[in-house]
Order: sequence, then C-alpha cells, then structure tokens
Amino acid sequence: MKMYNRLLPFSYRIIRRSRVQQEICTISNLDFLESEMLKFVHTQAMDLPFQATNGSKIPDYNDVRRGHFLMKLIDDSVSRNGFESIARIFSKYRGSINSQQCNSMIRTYLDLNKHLNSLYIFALMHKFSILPDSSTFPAVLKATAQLCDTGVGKMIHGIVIQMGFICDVYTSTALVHLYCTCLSISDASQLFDEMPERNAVTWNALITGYTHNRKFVKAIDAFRGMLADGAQPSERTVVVVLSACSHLGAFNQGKWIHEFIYHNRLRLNVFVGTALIDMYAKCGAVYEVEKVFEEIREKNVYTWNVLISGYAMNGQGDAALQAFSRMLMENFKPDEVTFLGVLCACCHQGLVTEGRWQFMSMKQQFGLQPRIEHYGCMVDLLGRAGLLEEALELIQSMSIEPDPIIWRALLCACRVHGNTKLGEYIIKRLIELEPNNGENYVLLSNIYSRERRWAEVGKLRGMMNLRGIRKVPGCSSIEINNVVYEFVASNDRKPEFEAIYKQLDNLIKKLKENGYVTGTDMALYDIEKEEKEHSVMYHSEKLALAFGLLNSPLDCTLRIVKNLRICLDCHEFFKVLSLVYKRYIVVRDRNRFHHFYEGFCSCRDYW
DNA sequence: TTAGGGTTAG
Repeated sequence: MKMYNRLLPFSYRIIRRSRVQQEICTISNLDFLESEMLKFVHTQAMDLPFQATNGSKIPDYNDVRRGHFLMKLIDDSVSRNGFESIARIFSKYRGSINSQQCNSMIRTYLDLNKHLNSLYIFALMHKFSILPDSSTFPAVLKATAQLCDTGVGKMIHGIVIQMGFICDVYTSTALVHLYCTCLSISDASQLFDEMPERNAVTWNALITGYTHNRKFVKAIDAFRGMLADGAQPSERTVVVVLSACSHLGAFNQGKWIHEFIYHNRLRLNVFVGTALIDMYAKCGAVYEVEKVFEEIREKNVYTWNVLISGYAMNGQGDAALQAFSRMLMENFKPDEVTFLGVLCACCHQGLVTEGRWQFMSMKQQFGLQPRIEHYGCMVDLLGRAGLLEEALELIQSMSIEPDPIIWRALLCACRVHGNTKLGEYIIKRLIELEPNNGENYVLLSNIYSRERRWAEVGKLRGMMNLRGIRKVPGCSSIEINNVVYEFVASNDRKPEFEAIYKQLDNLIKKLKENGYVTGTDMALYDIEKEEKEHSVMYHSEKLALAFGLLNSPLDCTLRIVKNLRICLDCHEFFKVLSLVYKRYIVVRDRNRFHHFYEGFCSCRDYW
C-alpha cells in the first residue's frame, strides 16, 4: 500500500528528521524554492534545443496524451517566443492542467534529456497550484541528478520532506541516487539507514553510489547487507558489485559473485558478462577471462573492449591484437576505448611499428579522433623503446595541450634511458603544472641519483621539505581467505608485523643464496648501501608477499595489488622467489600486471 | 505505474 499516494499539501508531515533532513528543512520554503528554481532554470535555459510543432487547443485525450500535446505546444511556443512562454501556456490553460499531465511531461522531457524542461514544469506546478503526487518526485529527482545541481537537489529534497513523500520508497530511492550522484555519499548512506521501507532497487542505488564514489569495500559490505536484509539481488546488483571487485582486484570475492550468479540463476546478459570479464581481467585471471568470453552469447563493443584491454594489461599483447582482428571480422565497430586497449597492448609489448600503424589507422580507417589518452599511449610506447625525440615531437605536434600525465610518461622514459637533459626540461614543465605533486620530484631525484649527483638530490630534497611535499606512500593489498589485508611501506619495523619481518628476512637470505642482489637504484637519496637495502627491504609489496607466503597453502596463487608502480628491486625479488619457492605470483601495479613464474615475469622486464 | 547497471593512457 502506498501511504503517501494521497496528496498531503503543505502538511509539514515529517516522520523523523535526520541531520540532513533538518538542514534541508531550514533552507526550504516552497515559494522561495519556486522562485529559486525558476531563476535556476532561466539562467541555464538559453542553449536548450527545441522542436517546433503546431497546436492550438488541448483536445480531450487521456492525461498522458494531453501531457504530450501540451509539451508540443510548449516546444512550439518556446521556439517562437522564448523559454518564458511556458508560463504563459500554463496561465492560459489554468484549471485544465492536472498533475498526471505534468508528470507525463516531466518524464517525457527526462527521456529526451531535456532535464531543465522537466524542472521548469515542476516549478510551474507550484506556481499554478498543481499539486505533485508520488509519481512526480522520482522523475524530478532523476532530472536533478542528471543536471547534478546540488542547490536544486537540496531544495527538492526539502519539498519532498515538507510534502510528506519521504516515506515513499520510489521517491526516497531516487533521493538516495541523487545524493550518491552529486551530493554526499555519507548523507546518502544516512538517508538510506533512516528509510522506513527499502527494496532491492534501494539497495542497488546505495551499492552503485559506493562504487561510483570509489568506496569499493563499502560497496561489497553493502551487498552482504542486502543479502542479510533478504532483498533479492538482480543482474544490476551483481554488475555493480563486480565492478567494485575489479577495482579492488578482489579475485575470491569476484569468483564468489560469479558462483552466486550461477546458483541464483541470474541471466548472463551482456552487462553481467562484460562485468565478469572485466573483473577477471583486473584480477589477472586470463584463463577465466577467456572462459567467460566464450560462454556468453551476447557481446557488444564494451565486451570486446574489456577483453582487449584485459589481454593488454596482462602482458598478452599478441592475444589483444588477435582479439581486435576477430572483433573486426565479426563486424563490431571499434571506438576510442578499443584503440586505447590496442595501443596499450602495443606499448606493453614494445610493438613500435604496429603501434604507429594502429594509431594512423584509428584516424584514417575508422575516422576516430585521438584523445590525449591515445597520445599518452604513443608517447609511452615510443619513450619505452628509447625513441625519446620522436615522443617529444609527437607531444609538440598535438593540437591538445599536453597534460602532466603525458609529460610524466616521457620523464619515466628519460629515467629508463638515462637522458638527464631532456628529463630536466620536462621536470621544469611538470613542476610548473603541478608544483605540489611529490611524484615529479621523486622522478627527478631518481634521475640525479642514477648519475650520483648528490648535491642536486640534496637541493631537491630541501625544496620538497620547504614546500611540505611528501611522496605518496606505497600501499599493497593481498586477499587471503576472502579478507583483504593492506600493507604500507615503512622504514621502521612495526611490532605487530614482527612475524612478517622475520619471514621477509629469511626470504631475503635464501634468495640472496640463489642469485638475488638487492637493487638500490630506486632508493631516493645518497645514503649508505646498507641503509638503501633497508629502505627497499620493507616495500609494501614485499610485506604483502611475506604475509601471503605465511598464510596460504603452497599451491595457491598469490595476488597482490599495489597503488604505485612496482620497483625494480621488488620486481627482481619476486622473480627469484617464484623460482626458488615454485610459486605463481600476480602483481597488479598502477599500470599493468606482472605474472611471476619460474623466475620470469610476463612483462619480460619491459615495463 | 514511478527508483538502480559494464570499458578508458601512466
């Protein structure tokens, strides 16, 4: 039963006011809201496209058709007399326009992506005393979420509370979505907790909100909450939860969701299939990627894109290019994202000629305009291959203004190929663009350290201290028995991790006997060798690995996710360890995957 | 007859 379907005009019927609701009510006054909304709509209405239609009077149709008729009348009038004429139409037909007709107009404008029109109709409803009902608000809130205007969003929330519609589950779900989209996720969560009624869609709105706000662990927790609440997850639910697992690299959680889909007979539609492939790709599980891809019937450009970029990030450039050829053979039209995957595959594989050709073909054969991301891939591809001049020329030839990311890609190449002169030129540009980003200083410091220019290193260190710039700490996570453990790099031994340090000390000793040499090139400053060894010894990925070895069966693949790029020393350490301990280790760093097995890495030391 | 979905450089 919908308790609030019956209209409660201006009743101030509030069930329970939370902090958010109280705050909202203090700023809400319906007349003020009306004038503010009209003002908002007028100020933004200048660019609206309108279609001219003919019409004179309202025929006696049902409400939806009358709503559509009115809309045509409005469009026609607006195209001839300007946006304000909508109010004149309302005035002319005062008394014969009802809320159902207005709802129909609001929803149709929503479908046409004319969100300001939806809001304008809503504002005029109050002006002409047409009372909204419970069907009005979901559409109005959706339009507000699309426009992402926080002021209007809070105003409409105020009206919802004041008119007593906060208990309508459709309206409050739309409100949760609005708060997740353009207000605050914590306020959305509070609203959700206070809702007297919720259903699967409300849970979906919250879980989606967490994922879109990058609160991936909370999204997975909310999914568990949904199951505990007895709500039935749908295909939409699992798509969003899988996306959270992808971001976290949470393989076991993702696999569990896959089993859940199977046992609960959810459809393996194109959304679910694509989300599954993406999850497995971002967990470094290429075999599962292929299995799901062959299993699903329905595919679209998204599905192909996650497959191609999945192969690329896992170091299987040839497979990515083969998948791209197959995509074309099966008559799918590639888009800009497809070419990002293709160029990324060439980049990680060092396929310079192929990359140049694909970049040309993207423009000439497929008519796609390269974006800065595509140039970024090309600069990285050329830079890694040592073609620094060509990479610089490409940046200079761009019609788009180069961004810090593209300069940093070239700077990394300068470090790899020891080109200090170009590195210094770039760093000056970078520090102008991003004076507070510690990563830039660290990159330059690494270039100086490599050439043993300790005076410059010291000067740079002083500048960082003076400006209060800190290096982003390395952070790695590993999933053991469905629990994600996180480790942060540290120069000090923390007492609670003593068992892990001991394990790490033993590992280092054993690996040194088997050919591992501590790489200290990446250590930042001019410090003694022993101290440098110490500073790379407790990198977060090594701590995660030591913890994984201590807490997993011998045949278990270890999967580690790192927030920065894996360092040279850790890369060597993992290679030797995979040989000595016969373990398969997968590391997802900020850029790509490294699959370590029998002393080798899938990146073939090219990263 | 209303609310909620997947991909993207380094």
